[in-house]
Amino acid sequence: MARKPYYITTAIAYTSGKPHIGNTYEAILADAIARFKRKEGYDVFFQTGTDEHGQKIQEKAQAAEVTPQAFVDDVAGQIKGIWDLVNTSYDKFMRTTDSYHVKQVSKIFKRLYDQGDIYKGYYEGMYCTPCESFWTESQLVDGKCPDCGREVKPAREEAYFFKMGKYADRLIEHINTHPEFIQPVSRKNEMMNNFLLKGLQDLCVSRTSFSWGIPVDFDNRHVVYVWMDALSNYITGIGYDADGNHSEAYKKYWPADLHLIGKDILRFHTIYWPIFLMAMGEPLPKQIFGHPWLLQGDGKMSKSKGNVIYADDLARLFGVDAVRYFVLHEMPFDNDGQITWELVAERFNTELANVLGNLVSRTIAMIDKYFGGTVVKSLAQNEEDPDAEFKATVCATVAKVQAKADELRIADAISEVFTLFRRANKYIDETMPWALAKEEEKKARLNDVLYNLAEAIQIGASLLDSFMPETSAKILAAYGAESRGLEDCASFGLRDSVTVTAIPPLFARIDFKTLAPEIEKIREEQAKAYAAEQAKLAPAEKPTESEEEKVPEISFDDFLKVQLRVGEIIACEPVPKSNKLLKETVKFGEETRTIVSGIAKHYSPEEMVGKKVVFVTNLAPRKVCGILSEGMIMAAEDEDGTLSLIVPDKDIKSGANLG
RNA sequence: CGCGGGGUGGAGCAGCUAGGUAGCUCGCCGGGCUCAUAACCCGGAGGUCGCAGGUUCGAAUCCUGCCCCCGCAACCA
Repeated sequence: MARKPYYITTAIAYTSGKPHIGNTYEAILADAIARFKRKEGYDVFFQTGTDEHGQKIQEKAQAAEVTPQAFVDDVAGQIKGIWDLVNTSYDKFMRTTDSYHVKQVSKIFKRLYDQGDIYKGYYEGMYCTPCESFWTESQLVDGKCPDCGREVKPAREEAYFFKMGKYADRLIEHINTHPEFIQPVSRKNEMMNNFLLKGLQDLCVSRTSFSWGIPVDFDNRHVVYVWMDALSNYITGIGYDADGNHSEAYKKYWPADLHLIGKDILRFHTIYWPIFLMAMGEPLPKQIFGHPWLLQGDGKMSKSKGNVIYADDLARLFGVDAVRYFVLHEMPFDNDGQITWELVAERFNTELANVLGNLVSRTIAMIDKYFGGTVVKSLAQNEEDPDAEFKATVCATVAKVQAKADELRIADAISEVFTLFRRANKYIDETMPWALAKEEEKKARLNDVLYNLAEAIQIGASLLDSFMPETSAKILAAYGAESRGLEDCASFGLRDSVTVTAIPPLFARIDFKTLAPEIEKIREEQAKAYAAEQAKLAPAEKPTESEEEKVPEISFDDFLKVQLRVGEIIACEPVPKSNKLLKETVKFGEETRTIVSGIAKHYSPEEMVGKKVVFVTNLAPRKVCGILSEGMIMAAEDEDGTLSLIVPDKDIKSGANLG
């Protein structure tokens, strides 16, 4: 009987920099599923890889003074290195700069153009020249640019578009008739209500503003824009051919069984991708799972603070399997999870070291001590089995693990295995082997107890091999066993005898106090590396950014154009629907004005009232969040983010001029 | 009325779709045991399940309103 194919993919990682633990989580999760499916007997193909085109990469490469290709080669290497480090068992590491992919995307684009799904059009809208932005009618505020309040004019820019609307009804139908298509289901409604039922806009699928991408073959001023390029990797990676000469692998594995992605890109995978496939005449993937995010617990992840957690640092301190265990086990199914160094250390000690590691080693120690390393299958016959409940619990674990894993609830699947280990620890207390050892006539019973423990541990370790492959292998080796297939995990007493070999602790307990300096070091180095990178980027990026507003010196007359006055804040309230804005009523002598400022994070409305602060009073009024702001408050901010208002040194009348 | 997620003992979570003893891991306190990585096992304290109404014999669970937190978006003149 041919094994059933199972094709699983991760999203491809963007090669703009080293992936943090949140990105790595996805690869580990996919790997756990892929390994488990293999264990279940599927013919698994697991693809992951990198998304390597786009403006951001072009800019970064320029800043680093290397070619974009050299840049992505380097970063793709880093990503692959981390995936390898955490033992992801991918069958293919796909890169979008791969020549086959490039060729196929180009052909796909041409074909969809030829069949009329892609058309050349214009990015039309109201254009604000200073902001270099297009706006739709609905985005305009009083017919003016919502960004700067200035006049906008109709403008157009050439681009290719995909006719999304043409396939929308078919997609809605598909989603309604395939409830498993979008997971978790809560996301399905979001996609339907927010996008599909509202009516899809045609998608812009080409760009002319940068060149690092796959050229449109019949119009090479354009490059294929991200989604058509990136999403296609799922089929080009296994040999899809736009002319129909598909590889055997493609025929076997497509449609994919599971696209595992972050919840943020669900929209692209559940709307655009299926529609592209419909246009190509290919079947749709069976399921798309948008997993939650792994968030940094102590504040926002920020490179400048050096508190980004990377898989390689974690692996160095805790070991690869501890990292896998943590991310797989600590992630809730549909809420975001969190990770901190402390939390990892705690899990490491309490679950890995105490529950699992200690169980494995205490059992080995007893078998060594009481039986010279070998116990045999029970010789007791036809008696009431005192261990029936224990054995039943152990044998029932596999079904529970499988049930959870099949729902992609990997965290719960692992918990089931650890429940088995906890049960085994309890079994030791119930049977008290050390007491049995004191009486010669209980030697047979002692043998049975230890044999049962050895069996339970082997079954547990076998069930763990998809999640913690190295640990599983170490345990099984110590018990002279191979990993068991799932069927064999449900039967107790497979082996006539078990001979154990003592091994060093699987997880040596870690004192967090000794870890703290290490973590501090990681933070410092990260912050230093970041500062160095910024210093390097700065000279390259600055000119492009500030070209328009290059005003190194101004004349005294120019300065006089700016009117600065002291204003007294007589009322202040937060701006609804905004978390950064305060609306102040300010008195300048006899005149009062309304001024909106982005300082809500630093000052409360109450403490603002009564303050006399310096304002710029002759700025063009500007609408902010629907409120007309007639001036600008003066404040200074340092690199720590501390913000301080500029207030006069002595009490002075409101309305006083500066200068 | 921008979109979405969430508020359950000190911490992190489950339970909510199909109402009926509030469960798990960690931490804390006490006890047991000594094979083991100061580990393991047992017991205990600790919760008005964000607030207020409603439906019901009965609501963490269903309905309504409100408050707060977090993402995204917007936004810092």
